[in-house]
Amino acid sequence: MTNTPSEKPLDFIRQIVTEDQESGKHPTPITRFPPEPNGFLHIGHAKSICLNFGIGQEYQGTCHLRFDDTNPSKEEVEYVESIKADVKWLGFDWQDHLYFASDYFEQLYEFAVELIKRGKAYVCDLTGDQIREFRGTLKEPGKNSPFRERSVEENLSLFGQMKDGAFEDGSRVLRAKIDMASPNINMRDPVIYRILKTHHHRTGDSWCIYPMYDYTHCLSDMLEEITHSLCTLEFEDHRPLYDWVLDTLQTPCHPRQIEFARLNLNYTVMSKRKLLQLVEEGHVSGWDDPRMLTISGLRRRGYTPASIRNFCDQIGIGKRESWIDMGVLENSIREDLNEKAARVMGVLEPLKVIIENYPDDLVEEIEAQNHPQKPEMGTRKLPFSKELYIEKSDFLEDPPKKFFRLGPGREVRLRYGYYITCNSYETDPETGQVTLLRCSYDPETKGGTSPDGRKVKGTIHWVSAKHALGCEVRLYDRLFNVPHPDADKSVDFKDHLNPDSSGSLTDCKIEPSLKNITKGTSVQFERQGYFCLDSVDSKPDELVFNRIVTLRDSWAKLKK
RNA sequence: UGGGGCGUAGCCAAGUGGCGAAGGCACCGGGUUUUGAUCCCGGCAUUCGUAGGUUCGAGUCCUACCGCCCCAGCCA
Repeated sequence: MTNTPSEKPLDFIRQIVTEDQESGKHPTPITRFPPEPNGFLHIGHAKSICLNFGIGQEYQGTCHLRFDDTNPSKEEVEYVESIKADVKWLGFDWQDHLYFASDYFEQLYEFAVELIKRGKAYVCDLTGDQIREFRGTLKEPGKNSPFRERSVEENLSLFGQMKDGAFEDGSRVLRAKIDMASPNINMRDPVIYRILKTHHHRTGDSWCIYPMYDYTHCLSDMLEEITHSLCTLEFEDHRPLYDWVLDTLQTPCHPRQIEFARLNLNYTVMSKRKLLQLVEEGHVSGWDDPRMLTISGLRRRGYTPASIRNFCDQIGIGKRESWIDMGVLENSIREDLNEKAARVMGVLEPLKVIIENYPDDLVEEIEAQNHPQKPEMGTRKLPFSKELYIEKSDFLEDPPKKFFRLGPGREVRLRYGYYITCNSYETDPETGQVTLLRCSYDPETKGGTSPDGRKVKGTIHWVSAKHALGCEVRLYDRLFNVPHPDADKSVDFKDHLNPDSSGSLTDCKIEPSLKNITKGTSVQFERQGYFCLDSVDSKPDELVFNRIVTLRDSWAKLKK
């Protein structure tokens, strides 16, 4: 890796990886992304995926995808598939390095036998409650289990019987024999195997004892010859145990665990448990609800893999618990789509305009650029006729001076079209809503420029009424209305759900060129924002768009 | 004195004792513009949780204090 001063500085993990590569300790680093298949991946996982797979790529190493599937009571194949799909979609490739901790069950069992033989593990008959009592508290040491001094032979026999299904769930466990007085609670003879007569999604019913995380993870890393085992801060206290297992077993290699801070985003919740709750209780339509910050939700909303990768790149890796502003995520998709998305005309809340002096049956074709800054993206034709739709918000009966759009007597440019002037308007007598604008156009201004060089301040978007396609547009807002929905443990985070996080406009009018747009395609509705054709609910003749994010709007700010 | 971490701008985040405390987001000005978008230019920490100390020199080293986070699952 080269790193000139102008480049982004390396985060502390990459500094370590760089040193290890340069010193020859680990010429080709191997990392791993180790999800438990008990839920969908979210933006927080993306941070870890980008870190682990990113290092694999940058250092010509590899990154494994390993499912940490040691708790069959919570895990399902469906999750395995969705996780694989999400990692791929994000743009990463584990090649042939797809692993499951459950593939190591046999070896893990042998290692446990080895531990027993070395006098470093024992079968404990204490109940769960007793184990907790004996563990002591944060400030007081624990007490030794009465079963701690069982003989190797007895332990071997008992553990074998555990494996063979001789005992009931919860009746016995295998514990590492470390130190019940350790100030680190993880070292107070942690349970490493428990009896769980549960069907496993991969191993079926061949096992009724399952290894615990702390015991499994380090050994899995070791078996795969992982060089740098990256995890989040809450595992910092577990590192002594990680190291103890490998040291005690005198394994041929010993990966280095390094901890970094997990991602926190404001106005949302990140824990799988809470996301699951939102899904199960119907607060959202599913894991892929476009408001969810799951990978599948973001994908459906219209976020691109590149935008998520750039986001993860921007926020950095460190050990401080930090809260990233939602605006940073939004900015990442604006940035990406500004480059890639074609510009089109879409009217969200239509207001009919009649061009009084335009020939009744004339239809002109007007050429429009697909991207003003990228001529290589080509042009398209827009039909123009006597009756148009413009945005309701682009007309004010009594506009302030700084309002550059339509008002009685005001002239405005229709993007790529003509200058029009508002002559009169009609309102609904009951609601007072403006229902129709009568305008005249200047035939000399076709394309949007006037021969006399006169300036118009505003340019607005429009569609031809009889050519426009109808569609539905779904508008989304942040799911919660406070920055830290789960900060106060005494309040249910769901009390902070934003009741207006989702809305729908069903009478939108879009230009006819969108007729054959395919699902998942994103476009910019000029002056509005970026929109993605919904991959689930959209049908060829009932188009449904998701608003990904609005454009920046300095006028909206000015209004305040 | 249970243990383990972390404190640099509104939000992230570089900085690894030597002359100006990167960069991004946000924000505020100005310019270009047929999207009030994009783009461009400029502004934005006499100070690094606080107080002492070491040093010719400290955000970087030492000491004390303050604040925040994590740990008592047969979850990961």
